[in-house]
Amino acid sequence: MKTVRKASQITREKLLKTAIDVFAEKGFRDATVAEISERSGVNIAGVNYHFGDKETLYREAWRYAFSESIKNHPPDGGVDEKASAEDRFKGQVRALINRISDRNNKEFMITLRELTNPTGLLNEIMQEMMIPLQSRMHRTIKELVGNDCPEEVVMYCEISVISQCINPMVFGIVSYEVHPPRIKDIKSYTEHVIEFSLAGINKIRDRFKKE
Amino acid sequence: MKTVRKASQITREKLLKTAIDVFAEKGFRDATVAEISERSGVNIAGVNYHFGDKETLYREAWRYAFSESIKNHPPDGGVDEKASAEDRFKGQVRALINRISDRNNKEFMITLRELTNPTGLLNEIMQEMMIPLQSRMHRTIKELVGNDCPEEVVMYCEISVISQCINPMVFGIVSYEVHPPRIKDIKSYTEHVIEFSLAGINKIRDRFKKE
Amino acid sequence: MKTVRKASQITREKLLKTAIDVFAEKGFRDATVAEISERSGVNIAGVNYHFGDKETLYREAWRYAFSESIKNHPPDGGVDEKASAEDRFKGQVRALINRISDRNNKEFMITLRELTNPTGLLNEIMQEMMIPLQSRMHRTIKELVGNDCPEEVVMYCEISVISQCINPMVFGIVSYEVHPPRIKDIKSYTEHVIEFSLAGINKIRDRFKKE
Amino acid sequence: MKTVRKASQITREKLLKTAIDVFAEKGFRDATVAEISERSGVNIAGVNYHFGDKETLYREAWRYAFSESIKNHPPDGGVDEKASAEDRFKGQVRALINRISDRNNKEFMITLRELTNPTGLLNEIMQEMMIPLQSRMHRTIKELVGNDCPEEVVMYCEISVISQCINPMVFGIVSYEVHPPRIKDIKSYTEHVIEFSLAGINKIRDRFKKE
DNA sequence: AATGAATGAGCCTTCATTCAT
DNA sequence: GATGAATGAAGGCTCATTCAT
Repeated sequence: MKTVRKASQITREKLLKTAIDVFAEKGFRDATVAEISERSGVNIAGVNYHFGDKETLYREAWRYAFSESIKNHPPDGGVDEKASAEDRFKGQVRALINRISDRNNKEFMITLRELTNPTGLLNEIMQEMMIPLQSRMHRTIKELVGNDCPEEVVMYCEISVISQCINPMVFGIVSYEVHPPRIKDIKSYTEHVIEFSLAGINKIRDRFKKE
Repeated sequence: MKTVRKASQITREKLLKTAIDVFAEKGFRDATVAEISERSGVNIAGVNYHFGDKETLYREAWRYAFSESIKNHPPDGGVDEKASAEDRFKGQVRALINRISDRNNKEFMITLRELTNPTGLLNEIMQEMMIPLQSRMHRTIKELVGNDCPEEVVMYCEISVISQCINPMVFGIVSYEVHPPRIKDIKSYTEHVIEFSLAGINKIRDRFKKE
Repeated sequence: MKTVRKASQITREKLLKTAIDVFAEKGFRDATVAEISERSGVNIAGVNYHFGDKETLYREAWRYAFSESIKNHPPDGGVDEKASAEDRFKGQVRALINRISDRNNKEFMITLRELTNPTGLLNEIMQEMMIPLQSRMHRTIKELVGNDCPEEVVMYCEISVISQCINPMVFGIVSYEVHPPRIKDIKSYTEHVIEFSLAGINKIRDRFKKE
Repeated sequence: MKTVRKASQITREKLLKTAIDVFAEKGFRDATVAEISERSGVNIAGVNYHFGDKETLYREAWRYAFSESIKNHPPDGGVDEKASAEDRFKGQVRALINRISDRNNKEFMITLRELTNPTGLLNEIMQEMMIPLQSRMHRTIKELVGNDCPEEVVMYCEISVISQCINPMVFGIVSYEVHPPRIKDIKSYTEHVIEFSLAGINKIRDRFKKE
């Protein structure tokens, strides 16, 4: 069953894995082909040989990192599809925070750098890969907030939740020195987000029920 | 009353303003002194003459942009210090979101780039300038959530609120193409954040009162 | 027996040899990488590729030039170690003057520039390479001047001799236009130095014997 | 009698004195107009205003330094013209070594740098100023060595003597780290040079008398 | 298939000089 | 007479890419 790996495949993978590390550490521009070549032990010409150019290597690296990241943290958080909306919500929040706060998850750092220092190179891939994740969360929140709630407000809730999941990592991982509020215990923060968000969601559901 | 501006002051300011734009558009590394020089109409050696080097120009540009940003959006949102905690909270949230979503606020874009692609050059200035903002919000939330709430949880609430204010702009401004959930009406989103957050805060205050 | 030279070796050597010429002609600061690159026919980035930077190229150039110089003029002047002190002295003086006055010896010009316009870059290498030469001369003079002569005076004699060997070249080679007294026949000057110095040395040896 | 000094004269002199220091410390190329301007407290445009360009400033600085140097150390060493040749010789050697080893004598450092890293800018002035010094020594040595000695050999002796006076300072002042033999007591070295040289001179005089 | 060597374009910086006042 | 401001030319270095084997 297992595919036979040619030497060239191995070299390619070495490059890819090193590229993920370097891009995560330094971003696209500050990462140099020379460093990726050195740290991977692959000749510098290998990058262009295997990937054509630095930009393609970047795209492939992100794609690879993203797959690994999702593989390690299934987005449903292990909660069955048939479980209650609230339980599924909890599962997804936990999965998202865990995935993002996982220090081995280089994908998030690259994504973050890309979002704030966009090269534009990942636009398409990111859209393609992230939409499924997002719509899953969207559906769940829609259930929680009720059908009377207008689509725009559902979206606002979605943003509120995702923001809480993501933002702390921006400051927590990347430059915790600057922004003091730092999370020490990721688990308790996760439960806080769930409690805080469910309260917010319920408040909004109630408003639209009354009306 | 208007201060007399020497020629050098004018050139300096031209450089500074152009630098803000270019750094905001491209980040420190991708911005080139040559482009700043060209777009400002100042000779390339002028950067060195007025600021010494690119790094100093970067720091000065951020400092300038930040001051302007705060000047245009006072952090209390125009709410009196003696107003109720809830009203002050609303004022601060509105001020923060307005400040950050202001398309003229290049400071936020530079800050964002700096947070995820740190050059380290702004660490000290940012810390110095941002701590006051943050502690103001912290104090207000502490009031709202009550004294029985442990410090760590206050911080979680603070993170929840700030995340909702900041994060959407990261996706909304910088790379709105990538991430679909986009805010069209910033005012209604602001009110949503206030409602959502106050619900969350109240829930938590109640939990600690009961206990 | 001849070693096979790779293409890279040839380029490296071209750079090195041109660098020696240019550094000798202009000194470290006034020499430009661009000129070395042009005159050697190697791309300007080649300097960085092969040597890392201008400073390293400078060090390597000096080391290379020094080796060549010593290879062409063995410091003992071809006199056997077991010969009389006087004969060894003569051999060393002849070797030193010949080596220094050799118009192909670019090393001396670089050394001279370095001594008076120190970059500090050669300190270690020069010390390492020159100490053996110097102690050989020191030992010989010590023999000639006798054991009763205090160490300090031996050193003075050493300085007297070396000065006569070196100094004329400073004026003779580098800027002979300025200082009229110019040596036309290096051989007869060499014999003069030997006669003059041996007379001085003998005088001093006699003084310490008498006492 | 005293000339009235205009403000411009004072500025000029400040520049000149600072220039001497800076050129002595760094040589023509490494010295920057900016540094001379800063250290002298004179506006950077003043250099070009008063001297036209850096090269002229360099020439003027050397000329000034040389005059001061000669003023402080009369070349005859205070020995009367009618004294014996030997005494006059001693006076001149002492004067030369004292002048050169005087740490305030910036002129020698500039001269040295110029000799080894020639800009060519001082050629004419140096020749003009130094010839008198040199012919004085030449005449004295000629007397000592006798009329039977051919002119070429007189010149060799002159070189031998001057070398001993000058060379130690090259190594002693500029980069004593590299070349170990260092003179601690300048007076005893001076007497050594006299003894050593007179012995050499006498030896040569005798040879030509015999013949 | 893979690599060591080489390259050209571009960047930041320095500095003597000049301009306008 | 003097100066603060500005400039253009040049230098060292970096780096993604390509060449030749």
